[in-house]
Amino acid sequence: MTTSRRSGENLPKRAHLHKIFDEYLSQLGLRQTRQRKIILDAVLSSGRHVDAETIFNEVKKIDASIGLATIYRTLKMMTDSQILVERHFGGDRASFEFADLGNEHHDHLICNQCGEIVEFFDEGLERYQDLVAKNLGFNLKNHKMELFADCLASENCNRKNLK
Amino acid sequence: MTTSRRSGENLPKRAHLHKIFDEYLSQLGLRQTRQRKIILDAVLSSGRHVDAETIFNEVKKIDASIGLATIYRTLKMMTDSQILVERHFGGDRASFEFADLGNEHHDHLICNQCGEIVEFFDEGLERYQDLVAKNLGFNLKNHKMELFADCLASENCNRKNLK
DNA sequence: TTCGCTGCAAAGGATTTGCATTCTA
DNA sequence: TAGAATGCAAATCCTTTGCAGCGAA
Repeated sequence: MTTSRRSGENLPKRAHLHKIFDEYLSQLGLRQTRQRKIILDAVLSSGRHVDAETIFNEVKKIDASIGLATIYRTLKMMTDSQILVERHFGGDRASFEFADLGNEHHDHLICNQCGEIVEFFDEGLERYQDLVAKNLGFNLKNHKMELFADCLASENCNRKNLK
Repeated sequence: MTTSRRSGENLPKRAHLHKIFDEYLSQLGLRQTRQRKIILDAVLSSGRHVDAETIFNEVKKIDASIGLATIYRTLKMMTDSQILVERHFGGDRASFEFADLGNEHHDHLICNQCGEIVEFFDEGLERYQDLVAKNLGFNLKNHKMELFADCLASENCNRKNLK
């Protein structure tokens, strides 16, 4: 059985993530600042997969004085605090997404037409990967898998979001 | 059934690749040069997964006057000519490997201990991925999969190559 | 004698870091 | 008030490009 989630669906609760991040900060004797709140809000309202530039642009609307360096520093901090995970889909630009808080790991399917990213999890596939690694003489620890595909029916594809 | 190949095994024949590359060059009216020969030789003797820096160091032993820019230009050219494929394992540095000349696609398993890269192909796994994509409403075109694992028995791991 | 090639240095793009200043706790 | 955080600019890292001279065909 395959479970999936498309971009923007099922976002973790705003308050919950603010709480986790705040707790992380105080545990380490770090400070809650205006820019950290703004950046987290920007991440929260920017969909599941964002990069530093996107957040920067979003943040500038609220406070134009915030610098790109702070975005990077804060994104890294959020990654350390486990609320975000860093990905490298393209090769150059890093992409961030919410960690699966207490939830399952997932993989990604990227639509060749519109670039939509569908997150999915398939237990059988996971087991199969485990088996293959064992056959090769290894003990699988984790993996990265991205499927690149065309949609079968146009409703599945949000190419309409493109211009 | 899983087939696999470890770094350095089963290298394509030197003469064969030189021929393919030379033909590619003349087809496009490009020139065979001393540095292109040297760089291809360096790639050929550097194992299956190499980066620009590695090739640069190898090449310098033969001709210290060759510049890094030429390495990049030539590597790109070899990628265009289909004898190499560019990969992005880490995220920053690009890695190149020989294309599967008329052969099958493969995935990678990377050893957490020594960084060894094992190439493998498993038809069942491929079919399973296809199925998962279909379930999500997509037609799988290609994919990227990397397994990160620990070796089960020390003989499988070439950590002895590390210092 | 052409152009394609090359080395070098400068340019790029993403991300990080040094530093003086500002601000949270 | 101490020390963390910020903004800015400079610095990195990998890779690409511009350019004037070099060299295959």
